[in-house]
Amino acid sequence: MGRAPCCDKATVKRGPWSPEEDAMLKAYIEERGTGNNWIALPHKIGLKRCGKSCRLRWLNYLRPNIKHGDFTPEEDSTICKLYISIGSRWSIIAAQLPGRTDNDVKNYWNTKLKKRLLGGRRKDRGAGTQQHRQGELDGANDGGEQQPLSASAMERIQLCMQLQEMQNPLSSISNHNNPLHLWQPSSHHQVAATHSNNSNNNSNSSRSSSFDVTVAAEQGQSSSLNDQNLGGQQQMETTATMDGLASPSSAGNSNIVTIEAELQELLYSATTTTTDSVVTQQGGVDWWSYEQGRSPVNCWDFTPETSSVLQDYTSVVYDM
DNA sequence: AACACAATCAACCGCAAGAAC
DNA sequence: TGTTCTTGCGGTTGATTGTGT
Repeated sequence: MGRAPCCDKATVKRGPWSPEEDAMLKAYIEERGTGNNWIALPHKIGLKRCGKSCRLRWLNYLRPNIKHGDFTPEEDSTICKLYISIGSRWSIIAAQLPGRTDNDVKNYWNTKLKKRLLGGRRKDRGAGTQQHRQGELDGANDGGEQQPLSASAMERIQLCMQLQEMQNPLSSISNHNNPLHLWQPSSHHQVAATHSNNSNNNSNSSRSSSFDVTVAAEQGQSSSLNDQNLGGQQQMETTATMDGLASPSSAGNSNIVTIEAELQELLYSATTTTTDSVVTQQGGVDWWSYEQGRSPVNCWDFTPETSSVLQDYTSVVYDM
């Protein structure tokens, strides 16, 4: 027995929004607000649209202060930093970029940033069309005299992405998109994974760090994960579990463990050498330290290692 | 000029979480 | 306490636009 659809697809209009529809939605919300009920909103306005569609249209396009157009180098840098650290948590990443939406950031990463970063490094992967496409990217990237990412930087990004790709057939083990999720064994996540045994590969079970991007963007300020956004209990739980990382073997898959070990080595070795710096850390990068009173984003005292990744990244992207 | 292919991005989908009842 | 409803999220799709041949 499936879940009831949120609206009647036979009677609801789909596809691109017309200027008239945009105007109606915008005028109504600006005058009366959403009424905290997106489902009822289209009926009130007289739009033949699904409530979810209205919400998406408002958040991604009609909302005030939405920024369209090219991303700045600073924004690129922020996206890259956050992706390397927390993975595809687009709403969180977007919240750090006033005026940008998660959809925008996601599209931008998938269509541009990712290719800029990895385009020239994956010749041995795939076949057929994929290889053909990659070859074109390789050509684009290898042709110039651009400075490559340092091995460490590239490796980290690639491993993160590789790990993400491998998560797909293993959703029952880890269906969280955070590349580092495998050794992020909070009970919260374990429970979530259990609940999603029947979910498809795309599901994202963890909402432990969700927060109100809409409010943040509408306020025109950077948001953070704080006690309001992350329940106190969850926060303590996360902090506690991060004190003792689970054994990688708990993931139960040798392939995952192999990559995990590589990542562990990269991230948690006492001394990490890059082409740019030697980094000594106490226990490695504390990716998920949700300390009391500090948001995981705001507490982003980027390590020198991360900075080196970014320096590499920036030089590659903007020297092109 | 016509076609094929690639890139982009708005919109959709399905899921989980949490609120409401 | 269990069920239903709504919201928010990330992944994916597909129409449109751009580019190369």
